[in-house]
Amino acid sequence: MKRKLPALATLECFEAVIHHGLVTRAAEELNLTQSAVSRQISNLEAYVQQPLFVRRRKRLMPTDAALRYLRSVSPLLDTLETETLRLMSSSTENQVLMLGLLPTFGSRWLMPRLGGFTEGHHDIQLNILTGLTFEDFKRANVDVAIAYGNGNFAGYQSFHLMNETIQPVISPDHYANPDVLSYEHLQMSTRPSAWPDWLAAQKIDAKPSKIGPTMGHFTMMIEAVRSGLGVAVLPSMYVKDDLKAGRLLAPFGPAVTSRNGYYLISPDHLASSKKVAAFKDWLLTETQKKKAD
Amino acid sequence: MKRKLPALATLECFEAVIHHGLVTRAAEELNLTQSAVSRQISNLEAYVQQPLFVRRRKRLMPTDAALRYLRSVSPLLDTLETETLRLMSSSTENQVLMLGLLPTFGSRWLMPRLGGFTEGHHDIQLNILTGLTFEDFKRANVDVAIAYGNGNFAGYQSFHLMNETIQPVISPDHYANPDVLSYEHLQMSTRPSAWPDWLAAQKIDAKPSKIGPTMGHFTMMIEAVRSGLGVAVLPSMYVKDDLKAGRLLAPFGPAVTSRNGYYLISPDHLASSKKVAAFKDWLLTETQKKKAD
DNA sequence: TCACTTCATGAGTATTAATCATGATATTTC
DNA sequence: GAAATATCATGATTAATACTCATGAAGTGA
Repeated sequence: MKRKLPALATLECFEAVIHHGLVTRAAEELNLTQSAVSRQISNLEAYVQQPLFVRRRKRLMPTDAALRYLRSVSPLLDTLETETLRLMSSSTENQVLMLGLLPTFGSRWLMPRLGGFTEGHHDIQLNILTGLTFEDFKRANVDVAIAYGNGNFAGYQSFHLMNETIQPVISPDHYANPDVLSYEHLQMSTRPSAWPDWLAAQKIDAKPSKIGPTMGHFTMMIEAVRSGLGVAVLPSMYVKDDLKAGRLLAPFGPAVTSRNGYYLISPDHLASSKKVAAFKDWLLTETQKKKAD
Repeated sequence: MKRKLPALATLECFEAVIHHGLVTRAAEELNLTQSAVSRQISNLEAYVQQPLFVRRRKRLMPTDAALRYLRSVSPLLDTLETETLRLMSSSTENQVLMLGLLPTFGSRWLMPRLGGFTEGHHDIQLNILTGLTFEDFKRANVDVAIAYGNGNFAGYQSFHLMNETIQPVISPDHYANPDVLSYEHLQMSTRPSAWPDWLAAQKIDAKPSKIGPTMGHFTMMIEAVRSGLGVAVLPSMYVKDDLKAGRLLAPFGPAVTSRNGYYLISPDHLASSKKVAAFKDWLLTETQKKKAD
């Protein structure tokens, strides 16, 4: 039976725009022009007969309905890709490497570098699955993943890639008081210990005037901070550009190294396979380069 | 992140060809030409780099890998449509009716008639989900469904549409012995009581010489029978054309009315909504027409 | 104020989807 | 067995969708 469905390219543009909060950034990720992505967003809005974004100051803020839709659709696309690549892996012609990635780390750190791997390994077909937790990656049976944690991943071999430093940031338009406790403390669900860790490192043991809402998307949190909702402790890697550009300030104290970091993980029984070893070797080389930067 | 995915139109062609076993039939269902569907199959095979069908006597027999892929992908497409129509239904412009259908009943009975409903109700947008069981429809939260059963669907109002008659059929090329027990009895997983019911109605209480494999797709079963794998007890509605054309024989005895039938069902709390009532009224009228045929 | 960034959109280009026509093969009818 | 019909694959062409380039309006930052 013929279904009523938007094009997959349309859905991927939708997903990327929500993820980046900017059409231009989404276009970069997808290797399309800003114009193509803008049109796809318009196409989807026309198709579903409602606006999916509030246009505000040259940015697109997703509606609640749009976020709900994305939450249900995104895993479907992941699974569809998984199954397609599984089908392909049964053909014996290519090796498929199932790779799990954290969305923001994948977008901002790995994707710009991944061309280096694919160019050197035409025999390895990558299937990239996004997940937020170790549990996500286990459930998806990935061959290898970049996970965030403390290095202990039961049943998996892990290789340390890099630490994460975190720091509280605020919007320049809303910064008035140097006392970090005077602001609302916005929470990241993927970094539950961010605020306690940073405050402990500064030897601050008082409580904030207010605990703010919890969010799971870094980009959304960055937008919330810039809008003046409060202060968030975020990974330096993800706010570096905004700090440099002055869109955010980090006036409360230095970045500290978080208790967790990024690890390459692979199930014990797969860790010595050729494809996993190839990816591991390449990635460890890349992170050494990063350290030398 | 950009994924590796075949086009949705491609997947729908793939699904329809497996379902019908014939490119020409699939094309009719999708309102495309045979040529377009044939190309999409070739496109998909090229994309996944392996044949998905064995070409045999102008027919396409799906490989095991193809069947596995379809089983995982088809519900994803259903859910994607559901979520898309849910998004659309939140726009207050159209009413969306979530309709659950059995695949073969939907294809062969309802789709040819459904234009009558849509033409008379431009304000109601149909979202059609396929399922095999009442549990499937419950899980998908349909507004209304056509289900097969005995009329008892807990928490749902049901309206009897039609009975089902069943009869054993065989390929003319393989018919030699009038004793139905001398053949391998092929089983339908959606009709577990078909053989016992038919044999009981003929007052036959002996066992067959062999129980054959179980299948879930009527079209596939029909093909298996025609290939000489054995005898299957199938709904008369689904073998009527093959019998008329002589592609199948029903030499063992008359069709009997099965203990189950087709019902229109709707959750108690939705059964009096305007859209459900509109569909129910139309469908009951259609089945009265059918009885008058 | 000027330079740069961002999104939306007109016009044009590129790619994919689909149709028509045809041929080869298989099936059905007489 | 011959003729008619059905079926799938494919060349050539057409249609539809996706995408790019260019541009303008509005927003941001120095």
